[in-house]
Amino acid sequence: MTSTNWLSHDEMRVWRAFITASSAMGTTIDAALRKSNDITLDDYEVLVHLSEADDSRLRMSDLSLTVLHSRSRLTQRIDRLEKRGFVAREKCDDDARGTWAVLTSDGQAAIEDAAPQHVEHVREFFFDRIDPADVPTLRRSLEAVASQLRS
Amino acid sequence: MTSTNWLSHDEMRVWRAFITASSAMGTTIDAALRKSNDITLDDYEVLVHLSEADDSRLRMSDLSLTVLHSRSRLTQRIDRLEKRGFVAREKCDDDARGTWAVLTSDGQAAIEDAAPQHVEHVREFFFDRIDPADVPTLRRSLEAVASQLRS
DNA sequence: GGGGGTTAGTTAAAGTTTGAACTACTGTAG
DNA sequence: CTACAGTAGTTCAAACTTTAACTAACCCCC
Repeated sequence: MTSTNWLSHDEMRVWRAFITASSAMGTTIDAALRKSNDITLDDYEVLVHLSEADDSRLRMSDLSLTVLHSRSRLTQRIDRLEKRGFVAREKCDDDARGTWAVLTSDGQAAIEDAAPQHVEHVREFFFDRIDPADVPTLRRSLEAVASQLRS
Repeated sequence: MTSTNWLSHDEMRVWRAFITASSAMGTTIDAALRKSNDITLDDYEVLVHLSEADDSRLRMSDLSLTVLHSRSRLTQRIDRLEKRGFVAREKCDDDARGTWAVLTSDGQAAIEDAAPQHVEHVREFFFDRIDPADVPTLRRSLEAVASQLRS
């Protein structure tokens, strides 16, 4: 039973700002994207990762790791994207258990439509508030924090 | 119709790391807190803000602003915390529409139990990954991003 | 002092996420 | 070859969030 190593005042402020920023940024960017392109931020992330993948397709489980969705959450997100015609499912040849999530041309179009708006939102709510000189430091810290968690 | 000012490579990495870090940090810290103290991170935030308030109480609407919950989301969170005996509701004297959310002694105890564990989690998953020299920069950036959004 | 617009908080329904259970397949060890 | 542990993906119910509608009270201005 060792005594607690409490956060310093500065650490506390960082941590609180991080909590607030993540929650607020998520909802703000999401709302903006819904409004401009009728798509959620989670949808957008899924479509982006598909569009960057070889042959515009990823295995469900790989996709679930990259977007940090649980397997069932991803299943249901892909259900919705499939209904809208942005993604299609295809069986895997080499593993009969597997499913590819494949970006359709409508999905490709949707993401190309959304990208410019989305970038504007990200600039407006994120980069415009930050000193460009701080970007490298920020990158280092955030990547260090993010990378540990892919497990 | 101006052409898009796309993100630079570095900006893209920062933004992605931010998205990943916020989502992963939230779920990781939340899971750790559930496990160690059977409380969610959202519960914790509510209890902390109450414990720091004058007379351990806040109006529902003020609380909803500080924890960034919608009004109905807060109503239901307080319902759950009230069932567990951590919070009580009291009518306002000076505004018959209003309700105080008041921290009970059980709630106070719960947060005192949880705090040391929570701080350890925050150190383990956040501060231990970050260069202490970067903390001031991080604070500046995150606060700038967070502060805009209280609106 | 009685409308009309606003604010506080709750409720109910629809939508989303979680978590456990389930089916089907793979891969390996005996 | 076959048994068995592990992996891929889905399904279902319970928990949670969102959204819109609702009640009640405030404010204020004529």
